[in-house]
Amino acid sequence: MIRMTKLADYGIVILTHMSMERQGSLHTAHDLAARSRVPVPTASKLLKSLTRAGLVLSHRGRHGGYGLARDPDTISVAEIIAAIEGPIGLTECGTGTEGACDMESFCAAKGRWAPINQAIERALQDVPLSAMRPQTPTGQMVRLGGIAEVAP
Amino acid sequence: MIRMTKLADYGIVILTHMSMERQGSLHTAHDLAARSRVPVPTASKLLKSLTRAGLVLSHRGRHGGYGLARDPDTISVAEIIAAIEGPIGLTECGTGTEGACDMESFCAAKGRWAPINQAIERALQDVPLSAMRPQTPTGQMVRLGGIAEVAP
DNA sequence: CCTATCGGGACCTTTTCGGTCCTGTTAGGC
DNA sequence: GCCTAACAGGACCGAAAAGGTCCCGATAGG
Repeated sequence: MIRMTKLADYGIVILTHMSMERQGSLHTAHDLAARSRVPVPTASKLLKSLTRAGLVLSHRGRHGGYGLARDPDTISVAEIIAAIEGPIGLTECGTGTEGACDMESFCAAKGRWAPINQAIERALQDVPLSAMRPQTPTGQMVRLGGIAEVAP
Repeated sequence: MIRMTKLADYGIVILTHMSMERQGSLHTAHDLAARSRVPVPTASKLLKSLTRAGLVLSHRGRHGGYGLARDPDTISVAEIIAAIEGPIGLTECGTGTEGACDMESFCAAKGRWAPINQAIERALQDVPLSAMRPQTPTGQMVRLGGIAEVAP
């Protein structure tokens, strides 16, 4: 199957939780890990990657934590995945890395992947983080016991 | 990065080579492996998977081999990947397998992946095998020394 | 019958994923 | 001004999967 790693998946879940709070509010790695049901060190590692990519802002020291750097509407799933896994693309071909494939000079499919990769990236860019929030059929968001849930 | 496995990549290269021959012609696993620069056992394994999926037909015995089951225009990249890697989807969620994810009841992104997965699958379904053949800018195909090459 | 070919596994090696831990560094609060 | 709660940045490790090899059986031309 075409898969992203669990790390990217977790990252999206964590950011989704962050997007459900007032923008600018801070959350500790521990807090976000608990809410997302992800081991704390793993969540911490993810948040570091996301910070380096500029998707979240970090504050150190007491009462520090992480907060979204931008409005959830302006953060795309493509960006999140790229921040955690690197450039998006089904193959090495066409992601910009030259010489990544040693079959390059004989490959029958050479150069044909770029449009496909672009189509997939476009599909992911079109999905903002805000669209990942659980919603009721009428578009209303609900929260139960601190954990985001789809309304029954 | 979002990646398909090398196996799927090789499979597409092999089928691309097959698609450049007269339809109905047979090629041994050994022959296809040599042309695609893939180890013979690996090519053989791939061809078995593709046969099981009905994308290629096999003939045993002397002068046996593999041939495309359908016109290259009617075989999509999505089908090829699915034949080798299984169902297409960025996450387990939404590929039909219930209970695959043990975070299901707490997942903030629950149910939001299906449209994304579908968008990607659609993008891959829209690319027929015939589109993977190397072509000149005018759409003409060239072959050099038995290996498909893009015209200089 | 003999041999080239596919069919279906078992099996091994390498990579990388997923996760842990440790040692700084920063900054608020007492 | 120290103390401590938080992030920063690695090193490291086990498990799982990918990638590849090999073997033996079945089939079908010659």
